[in-house]
Amino acid sequence: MVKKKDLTTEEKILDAARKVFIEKGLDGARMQDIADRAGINKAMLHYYFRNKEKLFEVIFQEVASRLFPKMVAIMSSDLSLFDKIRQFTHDYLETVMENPYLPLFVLNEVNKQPEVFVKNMFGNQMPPVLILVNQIEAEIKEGIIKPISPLHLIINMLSLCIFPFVSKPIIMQTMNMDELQFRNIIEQRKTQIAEFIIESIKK
Amino acid sequence: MVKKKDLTTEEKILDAARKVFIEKGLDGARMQDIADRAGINKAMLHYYFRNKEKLFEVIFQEVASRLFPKMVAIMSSDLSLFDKIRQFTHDYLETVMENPYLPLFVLNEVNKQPEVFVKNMFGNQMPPVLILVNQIEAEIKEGIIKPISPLHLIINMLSLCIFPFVSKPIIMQTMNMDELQFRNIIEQRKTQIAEFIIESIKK
DNA sequence: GTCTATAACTCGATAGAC
DNA sequence: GTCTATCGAGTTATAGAC
Repeated sequence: MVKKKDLTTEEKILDAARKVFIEKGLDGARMQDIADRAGINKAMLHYYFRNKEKLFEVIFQEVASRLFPKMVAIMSSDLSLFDKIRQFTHDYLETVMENPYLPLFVLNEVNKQPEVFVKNMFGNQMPPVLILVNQIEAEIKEGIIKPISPLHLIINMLSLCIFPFVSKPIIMQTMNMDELQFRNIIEQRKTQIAEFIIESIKK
Repeated sequence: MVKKKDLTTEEKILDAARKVFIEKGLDGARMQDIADRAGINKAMLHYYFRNKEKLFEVIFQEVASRLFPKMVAIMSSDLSLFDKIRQFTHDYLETVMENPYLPLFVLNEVNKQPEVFVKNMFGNQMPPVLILVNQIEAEIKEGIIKPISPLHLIINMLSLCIFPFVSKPIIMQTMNMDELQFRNIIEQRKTQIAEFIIESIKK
């Protein structure tokens, strides 16, 4: 196991900042809190990252770029629609299960600054969602799946993947669940979501 | 139309506070901002609600109790499962479309204080979700629907309803949508979600 | 009840020694 | 690079006149 001692100061700061920002959000996070968890002095935060906003920006970019590119790649791949759905849902749940609080964190910040986000994520290239839209339309035409609005289908898939994490505390509390049981539910969903969707659209 | 003049000071404060808290969250909200939007002095906020936290608590309870009881009633009603799904999805989307930012607001605060929330919402009575679980199990036994985990089915229904609002800015930006187009999508989903679910579970 | 003025405090940021 | 000490802006909260 890697101890704190082995990390550079910069790494210690980033580790602490990631935790605090994800837990508290930009407004709720305290530089003192980050410094304490990193085991260093508050002044060091400014020495390395100049100010709170810059530090947050680094964390957000790091987190978002860990989350999106993989999914975009699947959406743009040349798999059949059914296999795409299977792989996307499976991989997404696997990725996020390691950091269940990431989705809410990202959604919050995107809601506060919508324009900035999308620009940074996709640049000027055609959003990969459109590729998927085209594929869905094609498979409808070929008679592989029932007619359905591509946009709704995509929203449905994302909803089924992401929402359980966003509502994790509600699910756990109302169903009297512990952490392990929640992991189990997600584990089941890795295959169930795809089945659920495909069952609804297959001919 | 009702003018500000006709409202009591307390109502003016609550209206302003609701907007600001929902938009900025507890940490991001400023008492000065609330006072300005209410058209009164900052000191009045404390006169009526003692402090920021107390004011927030009032708003949160008010918002949550506007959102949940109706849904709970549908879940506990004696409709058939298919009709329940149809009515729940339709009514939920209708209710939330008036305040698209409510879900994220509620989810955020629940994530920060999970225990408090569920206690306040359901008290000691059996969570209405369990009633729905029983009904789903019964309809599976009767052969009306395919075997499916009741819990997953409920999570799926909630996901499909709520997530589009939570990810509103992402959807709008990536699909190049304006406010009206988004409303249209939600309008379509009022019937599409139920169809999508039923198509997947019907025999 | 409502206002002005200000106290009390939190927190991000900086200065400066080592 | 790292620390201690402190500043100063911004915010919540209160005192006190009307």
